Amino acid sequence: MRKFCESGKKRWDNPRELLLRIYQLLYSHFGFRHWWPGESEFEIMLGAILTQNTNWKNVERAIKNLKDKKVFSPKQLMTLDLNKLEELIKPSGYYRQKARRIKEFLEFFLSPPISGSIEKMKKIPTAPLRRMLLEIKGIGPETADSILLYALGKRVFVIDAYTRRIFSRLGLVSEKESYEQLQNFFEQNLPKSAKLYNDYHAQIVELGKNYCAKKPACQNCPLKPLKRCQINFD
DNA sequence: GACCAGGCACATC
DNA sequence: GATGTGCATGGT
Repeated sequence: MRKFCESGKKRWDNPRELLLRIYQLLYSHFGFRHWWPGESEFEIMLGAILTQNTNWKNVERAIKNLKDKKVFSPKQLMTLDLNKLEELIKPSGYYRQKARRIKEFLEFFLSPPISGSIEKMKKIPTAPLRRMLLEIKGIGPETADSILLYALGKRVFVIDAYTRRIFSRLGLVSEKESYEQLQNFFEQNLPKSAKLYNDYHAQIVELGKNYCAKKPACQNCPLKPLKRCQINFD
């Protein structure tokens, strides 16, 4: 299924080596990404819902609205009128769906066993916590994993549209692999480190935004040293 | 005006 | 299991 690449005379017949080489190239180009932008764990969790299929700038506007109105705490948001919440998060798009998703998440977050405590949430083992998050309507695998990794520091690799697009263009995975298959590919071939998973995904997003949109702008792509991969760098 | 953005749920076959 | 569709704002 997978083909591995050559870079100059170096043959990357080992996915572990190649994944690290890719990270190295991205890190040298973009620098450490310091993800996730957000002042608190709760803000990161909210941002994970708001950013679904949405430009981050628009998420920032929505978060700013909530902060300006001083309704940014979990309990304030829980009691906030649904229509009012919709109005405030409007800039992030899909505002009616997202307002409901935020309410659903808050109900989970404020109820036992978490009862609004980040510390209690962190103490729940990753696998059952992930299942709990996925039971919430509006939280799918990427949102759940973003919460686990970026808000709670759990060691899970986040897959998104850029990851699928970039690594299938690299010829490393098929375009249609399931979320879990892609996640396993990274988790089984990278050193088991939450910090690495954190920055690797952030690097992928940066690469995606700048070079690997649906119409790729590959001229100065930092992965160019891997040009003997199946990437089309034209 | 078209295309895109750090997805997800649901319907239908 | 795979494929299609609605959701919606703001930037390029």
